[in-house]
Amino acid sequence: MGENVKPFQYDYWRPSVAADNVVYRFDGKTMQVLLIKRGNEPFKGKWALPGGFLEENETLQEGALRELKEETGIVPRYTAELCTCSGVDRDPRTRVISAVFYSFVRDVEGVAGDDAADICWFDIHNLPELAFDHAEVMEKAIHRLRVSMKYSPYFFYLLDDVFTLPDLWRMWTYVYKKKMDRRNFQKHWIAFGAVTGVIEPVVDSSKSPRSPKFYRFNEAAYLKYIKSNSCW
Amino acid sequence: MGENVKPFQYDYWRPSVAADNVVYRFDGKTMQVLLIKRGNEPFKGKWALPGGFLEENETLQEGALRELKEETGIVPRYTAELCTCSGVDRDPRTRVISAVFYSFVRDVEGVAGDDAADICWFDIHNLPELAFDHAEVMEKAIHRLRVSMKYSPYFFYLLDDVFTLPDLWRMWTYVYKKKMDRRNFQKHWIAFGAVTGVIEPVVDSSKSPRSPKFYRFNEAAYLKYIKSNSCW
DNA sequence: CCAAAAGTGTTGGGTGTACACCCATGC
DNA sequence: GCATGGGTGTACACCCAACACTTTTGG
Repeated sequence: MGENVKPFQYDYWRPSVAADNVVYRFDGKTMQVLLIKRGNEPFKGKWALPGGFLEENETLQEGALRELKEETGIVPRYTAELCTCSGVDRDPRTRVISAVFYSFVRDVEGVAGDDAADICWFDIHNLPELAFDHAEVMEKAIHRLRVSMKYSPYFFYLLDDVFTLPDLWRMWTYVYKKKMDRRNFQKHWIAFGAVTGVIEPVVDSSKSPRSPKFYRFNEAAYLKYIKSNSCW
Repeated sequence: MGENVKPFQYDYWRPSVAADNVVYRFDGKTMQVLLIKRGNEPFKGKWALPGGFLEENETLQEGALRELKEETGIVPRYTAELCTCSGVDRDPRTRVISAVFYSFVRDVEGVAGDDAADICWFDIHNLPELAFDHAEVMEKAIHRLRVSMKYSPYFFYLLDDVFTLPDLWRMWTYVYKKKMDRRNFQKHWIAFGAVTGVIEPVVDSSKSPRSPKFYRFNEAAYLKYIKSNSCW
């Protein structure tokens, strides 16, 4: 035990540090989160949030996104901090601290790689049993998603650049599990778009008089808007 | 170098992990944050957020509060996560990841202890030069304070159990650096109190017809309220 | 005695909410 | 043809913002 000297030696105790990802995708109808089937112990075969151990030359967010790319090939459009996990028994191997980030993507599937045996997009309202304390994390993540959508327009990163207000409406009603009034919803976002320029009507695009109108996400106006109003 | 074997050995690289605190206090007129003067290198003699390295048997929040108590003797009334710091060069000694928490106290001074050479409460709008990346953290912390006050009534933990609406008003105008209309402000919080029961008028307490009325913070009603409305 | 601070009403505008109705599409 | 989904109008209620005046307190 004392003989084989290990390569990393320190004067004081240090925990392992990991970074995990909650990646959201909206397929036009349901909101989904990306999970990987673990290829290694512990929890081999169980579903878990993609992530892994921090490396020496990267920040936590960089580490989270590197692991995400290695395990699934996915590079998100928007990423922010969610929380940390530091329960003393959360990993059976050794003490692991984890920083969790949440991200938005669109139009991606991903491919299982690295120590992910498989990957799958799960409906946020119908998740499988999860490894580690990830069930707890997902509760926080969905709560944060709801708060975040309410107070900051980051969720436009979940939609195509050109989308319809019914698309947006379906996303909201799905996340909040509550049908809000379509008319009021549209009034709200049309007014929001008119004031901020974050969403602009696409000039024509009209096929028939009653088909949904298209709007375009204006990222420049968005960045300007969140500069003075951002929550996260 | 290879001879003196260090006590903690690992197969993979690990960073140091620390936990820091942003502690807010409201003295009835100004909002303040607690800083310590560092007694040791690095940044010896510079002001910094209280905090220190994580120990083996505690969560990040427990570690932050333990360090806070050791360095200042203070035990907060409310604590929540703020952010993580993981820049690769943020500590000149070695790679250090830090989790930052923010807390509310009232009616405390604190006493310098452990490796704090001195402690002092600084006006949030007039901070000294800070060690590490703590200036950046304080920017996030003040932004979070503003958002948090707007959306969640945690800030009652900054006030005495019995307080007046002018007290509350001074706190808000100070934090937002903006004099809001007193009448509207009072109406808002009286209505809030009537609906939620989080603040209740103290029955009499009237000395003269025009002296400020007292209100009491009802923690039970508060806990019930945030259960369905909390942001953080 | 005067300045600063605290109590009190009212009104107009904007935003959210709750409806009802029409039209187009697709099974 | 009927159900579903999308566009539009209106009326009401509530919240918020913008105001002025008086009284009390304290230096």
